[in-house]
Amino acid sequence: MSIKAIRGMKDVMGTEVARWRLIEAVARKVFRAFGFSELRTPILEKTELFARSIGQATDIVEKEMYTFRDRSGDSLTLRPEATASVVRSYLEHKIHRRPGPHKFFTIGPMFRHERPQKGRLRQFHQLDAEVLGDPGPQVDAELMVMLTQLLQALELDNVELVINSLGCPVCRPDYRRALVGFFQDRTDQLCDDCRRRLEVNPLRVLDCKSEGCRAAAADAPATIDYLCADCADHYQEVKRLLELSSVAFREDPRLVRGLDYYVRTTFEAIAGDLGAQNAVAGGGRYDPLVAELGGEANGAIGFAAGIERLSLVMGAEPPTDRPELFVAALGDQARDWVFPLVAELRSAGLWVEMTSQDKSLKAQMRRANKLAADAVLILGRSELDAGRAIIKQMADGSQQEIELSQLGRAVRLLKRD
RNA sequence: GUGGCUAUAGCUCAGGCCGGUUAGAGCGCCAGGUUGUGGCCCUGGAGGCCGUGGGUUCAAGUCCCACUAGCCACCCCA
Repeated sequence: MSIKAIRGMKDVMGTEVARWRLIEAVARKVFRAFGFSELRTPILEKTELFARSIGQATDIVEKEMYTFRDRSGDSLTLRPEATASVVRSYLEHKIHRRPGPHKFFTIGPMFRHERPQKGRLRQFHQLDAEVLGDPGPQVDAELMVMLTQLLQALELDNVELVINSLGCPVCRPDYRRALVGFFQDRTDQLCDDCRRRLEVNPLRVLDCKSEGCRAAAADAPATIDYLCADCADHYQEVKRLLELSSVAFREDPRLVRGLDYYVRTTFEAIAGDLGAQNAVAGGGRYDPLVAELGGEANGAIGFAAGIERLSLVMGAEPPTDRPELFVAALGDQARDWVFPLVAELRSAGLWVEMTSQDKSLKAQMRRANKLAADAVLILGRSELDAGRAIIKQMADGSQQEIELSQLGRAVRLLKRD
């Protein structure tokens, strides 16, 4: 084997595909109930879109994007996340001119050039939901209710919804000043990275995992204590609605997000048994992004959930499928007799299996058993001569003889559903 | 990008420290044990460039180096 899949990119196959399909089916059902419509955007976008939206100083843009020049010299990037594309599409098609709010979901691959590990791949897949055109707190709550329902339907136990408010352009500068002031008195306790972060993005110091930084941050000022009146009201209302809907959540004043465009409500769903990459879903409000990309800032919020990570921790099991019928034909004559019948049954929607080689009946029975077929149709020399075939129920081993002329009708009854 | 561990049959893994005939097991696969009947059991069989490349040695799956990939952690995030 010389050519292999490239690093961090995996073939999804077998039972894993069944799990993905279940996740997607459940997600579509939940999204539908909340009025989200599907949007499929291209995987490639102009690099500028992500540079402007995600934030020039973020790790994603600085070192994780798959960026290259195409044949006409344009700088293109494989999307590292979905939000920017959804907003781009929303503005490009002037959807904001239509009555809103507008609710979209999209499902597909994202690309980030990171070092792979558990729950982290270079091509990974997300379920993404976005609401555009509504600045109010009710959507925030609705979105989290939706996420909660999704996680429940997939039977993720040991997940926790964590929420916070990051403030807005009005109050965040005050908070930022307070935070920098606080840490400046204890830079000796911070790790090297955090000393750098203090300059670039002081909020990130809060979720550093190193021991010293955690200790130093223990009494750090919290964003929620510095919220302006509008942000505080917004946050209170979100929490009130969550409580009204009995959605369990934990407030974490340290929850900050890695992308620059977030304001006010932010949230993450944390899975207990996922190791270091423990966020199965994350999102928040990003009102300023729409304006940044040239539209009117009239409210935007969304979240993304990682399909690979959901699959790792969900309790729900996909149903296993199996053939309704296995055809054991013995000899060329019998095979030719059933061949058109098999095609006809398949056209009626039954899953019918049949071996292509001339194998012993025993071998064919073993195969039927392996496939967990409901029934086996046995047809050989003596059945053809007698004008009757045998149908054996695999569950209890019972057999019955059926007139060849009645076979099609009899076998059709095997169809499930 | 950094560090640690790992790479042997389709799968899960022994063998490695202490180099030496034909590299093993379980599961899976194929066949037989019924003349035309699955699961359990028994017997037999197929299947390995021991990740790739280089080095040490009379001799390398085993020791050394590099590379690649995987896992775990850092980082980052879904």
